[in-house]
Amino acid sequence: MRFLHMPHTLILNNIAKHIHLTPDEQAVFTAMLQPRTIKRKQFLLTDGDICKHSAFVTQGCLRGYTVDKNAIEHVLSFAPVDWWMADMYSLISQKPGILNIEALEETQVLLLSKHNQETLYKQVPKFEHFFRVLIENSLVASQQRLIDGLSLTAEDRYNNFCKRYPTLINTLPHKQIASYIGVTPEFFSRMRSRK
Amino acid sequence: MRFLHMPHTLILNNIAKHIHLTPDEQAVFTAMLQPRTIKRKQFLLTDGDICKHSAFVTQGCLRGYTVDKNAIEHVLSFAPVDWWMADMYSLISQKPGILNIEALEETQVLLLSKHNQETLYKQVPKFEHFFRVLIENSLVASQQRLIDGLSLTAEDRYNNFCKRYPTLINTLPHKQIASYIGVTPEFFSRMRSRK
DNA sequence: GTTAAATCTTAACCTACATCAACTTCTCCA
DNA sequence: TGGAGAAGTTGATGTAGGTTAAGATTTAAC
Repeated sequence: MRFLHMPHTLILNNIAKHIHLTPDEQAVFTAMLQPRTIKRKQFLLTDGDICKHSAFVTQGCLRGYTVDKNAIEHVLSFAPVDWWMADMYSLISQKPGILNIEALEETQVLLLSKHNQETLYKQVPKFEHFFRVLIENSLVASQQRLIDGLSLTAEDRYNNFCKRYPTLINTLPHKQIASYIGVTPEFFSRMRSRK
Repeated sequence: MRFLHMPHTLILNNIAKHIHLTPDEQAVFTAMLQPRTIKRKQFLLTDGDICKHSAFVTQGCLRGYTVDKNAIEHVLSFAPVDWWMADMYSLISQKPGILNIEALEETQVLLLSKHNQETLYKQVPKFEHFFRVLIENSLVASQQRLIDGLSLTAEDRYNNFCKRYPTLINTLPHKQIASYIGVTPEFFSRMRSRK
């Protein structure tokens, strides 16, 4: 029997949105989680590392970004509380990744190792269902963002971002949102002043 | 007992890349598939439809695209032989979709209905594993394309496309590749002449 | 096999967004 | 709590890629 402290109730609720777990299954799962604190501007992973965990954010916020050949950063994703984050490419291939995952503020995560994740798939097949659904939703979001990038102006992408992530607008630095949307901080500032 | 004709060997090999099926499981699966031919310029799905099937291409080539408010088409994906295609957003939500899926040439597909796909997950859980891996790979490709869109010039994106899909370069009309890369056919033509 | 339609190319001009630079305002931690 | 560095702003100028239009070439359907 285990005492369920706060971080676990959050992740168990996250999972309960898609699958039902028995108390035993919950125990198996939570025993696999490894908590970790990442200070502001510290990294969970840097580019070139092999990604060995999926991270679930219980406090704070992460951002995943790449750096191009001109040393410009491009934000691939944010992970606020209740979101999952990983360098998917590296996690599934176990080759050196391309993402830098940095804490934007003091952040707490629960780490699930790739090994434990695979064990879970075998011992509790429902988890394979859960992660399939999770990844499907990510894919749909990623495809929508691709389409937006191809068909909308920067201003429309900004408006979409405001609608889709109203809470993030107030917590994220503007330059990070600019990078996510695909414009420079300068142009982002001009866009905002035009309203 | 069923006679395995050509189209089924292709899809069974596609699946065998990730999971092993017993002859019985193969039979259950192939019995669920519904073959269909789509003539050149005909549609498997149009925008506003609810997507009820995943399609596996056994001959020809599909393209999935959206149309923006200026009536300009944007290619989200191609599906040549041995690839899967669907409007993922609509398929998982069962709401009206945004994709038009058109045959670029006479195309044959095997359709797996959403209902059968879910039955399969229950009866043969390995299929949940298979589709999870398939979707994971799609997600990684989609994320890489997002990063490329944020960090590369049109010319670099074109070079990447040539490297990643060397066979498609010769079979697809230039205007479709231009659309996928995110440039106009005119600019695409200029890029090509600069070499 | 012909022909109409679709695709591709080239050129002149245009615009959304980038770059550079200088300044102002935040913010965080010593 | 003050000050140094980060973040945001504003203006002048540059450019990758878009638009329009017209002609050349390919393609496919009858």
